[in-house]
Amino acid sequence: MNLTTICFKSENFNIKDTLECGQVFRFRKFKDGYLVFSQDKACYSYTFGDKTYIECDEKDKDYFYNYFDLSRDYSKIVESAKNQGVEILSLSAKLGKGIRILKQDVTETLFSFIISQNNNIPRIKNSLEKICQNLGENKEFMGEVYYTFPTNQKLAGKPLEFYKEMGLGYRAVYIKTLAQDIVDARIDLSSLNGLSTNMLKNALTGIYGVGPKVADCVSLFGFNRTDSFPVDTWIAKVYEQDFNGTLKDRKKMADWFTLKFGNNAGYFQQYLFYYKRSLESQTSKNGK
DNA sequence: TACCAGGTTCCGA
DNA sequence: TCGGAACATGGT
Repeated sequence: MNLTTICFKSENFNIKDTLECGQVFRFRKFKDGYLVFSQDKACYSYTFGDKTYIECDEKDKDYFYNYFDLSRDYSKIVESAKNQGVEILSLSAKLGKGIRILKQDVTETLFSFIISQNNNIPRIKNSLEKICQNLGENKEFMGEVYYTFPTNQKLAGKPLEFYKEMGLGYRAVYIKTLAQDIVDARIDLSSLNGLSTNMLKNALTGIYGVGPKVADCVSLFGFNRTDSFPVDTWIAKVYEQDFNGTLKDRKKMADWFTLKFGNNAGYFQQYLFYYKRSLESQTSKNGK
């Protein structure tokens, strides 16, 4: 393996914020930063001073350049967030200015966010890691063992019981069904690329176990549709407490935010989500 | 020990 | 079409 390094200004690319803001689950702390896994690939990334570095195999350089969305100017997005006249959004953008919306693999994103429903992030990470350990390919990167994301064939080959053993609970049947449907060509994710965002979300919610929230996440993190605005429990709190919203239906909240923020909705959503969760963990540490 | 977590499905009215 | 229970289980 020939290692190569990508070096990028850290002003709008902080690796901790980008990974720990809840958009991705396959990474772990390593040395001064993180090992990040996507499909069958791995990289090591760390932020030091005014630079963020990505070390990876030379042949994966373009992949991770795209994965971290490095061709986009995030300073404009952050500025726009600060200039909306909404205090919490301004504060959120200040905290999350180092976040980049990752361009993740569609299949991996779909499986991940089906598992995420009514679940907590540490457990989502554990379940995915266990599935990769059991069904993925064993590889090595920088002396560390890791497992690739399994193929659809591998996923479809396991019985329902296996997924329950992975700790998926009632979500096991969704995962089992999806894997089987992909292998049997009843679902073709690659055919969805050309659809409008609304059509895409319609198609995604047609999948068993995928509702509006998961469809929004897959649309945003997998298809890079930044006019998507996933509304979960945290964002619903933000809507009620900080935007003084009156709508009760989360799908309507999502539409309201998308109408308000347009193609920046997805970025702003991520800033808000990260900020609200950080605030909560801060207050719980203080014994409140 | 309860309550909660990046929700969705299913069922009855 | 709509409200609400049921769903599994680890984290805190």
